[in-house]
Amino acid sequence: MLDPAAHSTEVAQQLLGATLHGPAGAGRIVETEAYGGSEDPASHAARGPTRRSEIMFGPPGRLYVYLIYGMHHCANVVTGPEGDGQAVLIRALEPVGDTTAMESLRPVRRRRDLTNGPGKLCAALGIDRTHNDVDLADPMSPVWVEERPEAPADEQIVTATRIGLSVAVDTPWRWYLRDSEWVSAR
DNA sequence: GTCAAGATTAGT
DNA sequence: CTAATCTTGACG
Repeated sequence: MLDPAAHSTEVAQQLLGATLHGPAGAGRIVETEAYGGSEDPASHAARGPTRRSEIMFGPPGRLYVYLIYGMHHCANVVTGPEGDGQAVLIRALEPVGDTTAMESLRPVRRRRDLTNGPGKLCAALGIDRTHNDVDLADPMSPVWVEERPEAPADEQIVTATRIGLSVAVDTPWRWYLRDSEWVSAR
């Protein structure tokens, strides 16, 4: 069962198979990355709370959204004990249900480009910084996480290094579902 | 105040 | 491989 108060490395794996709901649609989580607090140099929380990262230091189970490269939003689940600064980045989704709204919000050539990346999935689901700090456990929230009906088999879960970093490049804190067509990178 | 870098993406 | 685009956080 999903326990946001657990360490981000555990929650990252618990989130695989869960469904992320946003204003414009929903998708099954197929790829995640864990970020730690002060012990993780790649984390926004590495140097203590700042105006951007303060949400990471708040209660677990809330949404942390940030803008990267001036144009893409990334969605994270705050995890761990309050004050620690951990979070899990949602990197890829398999679309669930009607994708009409998602596709009109973010037109793509290939269908797989709709949600196979952290910036892409936010654009498709309509998630941005206005959703910062929402309670992900509440189905009434504009953005929330529906717990998975059952855990994926162990052999379906692949452990890998995180993407796009310039530090801590060897830390194997990325997880994805082996058979998913929607994973952002192998 | 100034400035380099960034948990990305689409296009050449 | 590179441009796009702008916020953040470090430094002074």
